[in-house]
Amino acid sequence: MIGFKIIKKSKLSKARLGVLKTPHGEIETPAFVGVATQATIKILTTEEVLKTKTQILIANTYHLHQRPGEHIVAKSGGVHKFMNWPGALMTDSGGFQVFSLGFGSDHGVGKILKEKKDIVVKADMQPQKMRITEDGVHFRSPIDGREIFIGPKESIRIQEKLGADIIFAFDECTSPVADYEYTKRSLRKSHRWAKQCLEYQKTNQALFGITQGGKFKDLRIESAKFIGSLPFAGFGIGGEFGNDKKKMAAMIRWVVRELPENKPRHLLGIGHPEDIPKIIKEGIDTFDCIAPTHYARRGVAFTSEGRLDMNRRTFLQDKKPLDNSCDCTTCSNYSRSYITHLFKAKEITGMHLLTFHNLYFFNSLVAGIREKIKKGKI
RNA sequence: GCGCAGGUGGCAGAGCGGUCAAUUGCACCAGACUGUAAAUCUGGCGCCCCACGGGCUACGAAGGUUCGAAUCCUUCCCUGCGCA
Repeated sequence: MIGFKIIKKSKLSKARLGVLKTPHGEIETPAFVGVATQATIKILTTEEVLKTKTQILIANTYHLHQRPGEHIVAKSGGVHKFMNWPGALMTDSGGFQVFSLGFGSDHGVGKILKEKKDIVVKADMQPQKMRITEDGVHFRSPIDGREIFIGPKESIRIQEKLGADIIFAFDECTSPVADYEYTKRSLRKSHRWAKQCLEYQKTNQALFGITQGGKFKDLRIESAKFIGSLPFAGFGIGGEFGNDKKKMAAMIRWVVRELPENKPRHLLGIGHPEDIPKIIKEGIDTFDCIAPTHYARRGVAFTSEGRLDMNRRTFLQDKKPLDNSCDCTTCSNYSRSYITHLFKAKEITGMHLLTFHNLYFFNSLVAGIREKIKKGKI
């Protein structure tokens, strides 16, 4: 089980400083959660990940169920031992894949809409590659095409075998192009599944419920009230955030207000650098985002100057580190020129150096915010 | 010196009488990526302009044939291979 202690509440915002105690160590919150979907931070060894100031990782139920299978992981003694990660771990429930492999893939959209789409997901519609029923989701494996059914029970069973410290209830992340009726029906289903997850769970892992409701205020509030009233160890805030990122903070506010004060809140899948201060000010304790790792493989460095695309030829002439104000091993030892050369030459070391830096940068950014909360500046 | 093959946009390499400012790949430029099926995707890429249209200069060089040529002919220059 976990314990959560709030050390300080900001007087300027909803931000709070806390300690999340897990069987694998204490996490200072607010904290960034590194995304290790396939039980790896792509390109880094776990020993390296530890050096990026990463405190906690999130792996994925759907992916690990499909490959290598949770029994393989269980035979190694759980994900921690399997991947040699001594720190805290979460597993996502597979609920996001209902969206990302479903309507998200069908319509080419993410959980924040970037451009206007004509498509609308209406009640009773089904994604092309899966079937969502009242009991769960029939996925079609992108690896070998076989059908994989995951419902609340299956998700919990898998997550129990994986053995992370914190697990999530199975839900459906709805699409930003879903209409009110679809989102409402989906919400009710996710709520029912949430209760079932609580009933099915046998281990003493910390089970977090996930609130949904999309961009609709009444649904967001309804979901937060309902999920918040259940005996979860903590809460995830899931779902889509419409087409205007500026409204994200307000949407989080609708939800956080309804959640129990003394339990941890995890914002699922959000956290570009510009979002981080905003979500923390809304009372988010932990959050995960693929940005630092995903963008690193595209050659993008996150720095105090903003994003730098290391594929750009001009950086070949630049002998400065990625970020002058960063003391990670990448910035201490390597130049922009060298990293750009590595990307030009398609040498994986470039991705390695960027992945390391980006994670370190995100963790440092959050550490800086913790410091500001401590000093009463945020 | 003779014979054969060939010279196309930054590079590689299509095209072989009109639909070609010229397929495609690389490079280059710009953009995207937020609970990771993705080390990916999208757009641009001769010059100029009152730019979902128009003008100019282009396929080694110079001539020629033709209504019309990167595409056919002649000469020249250059490259590779073979023979001397």
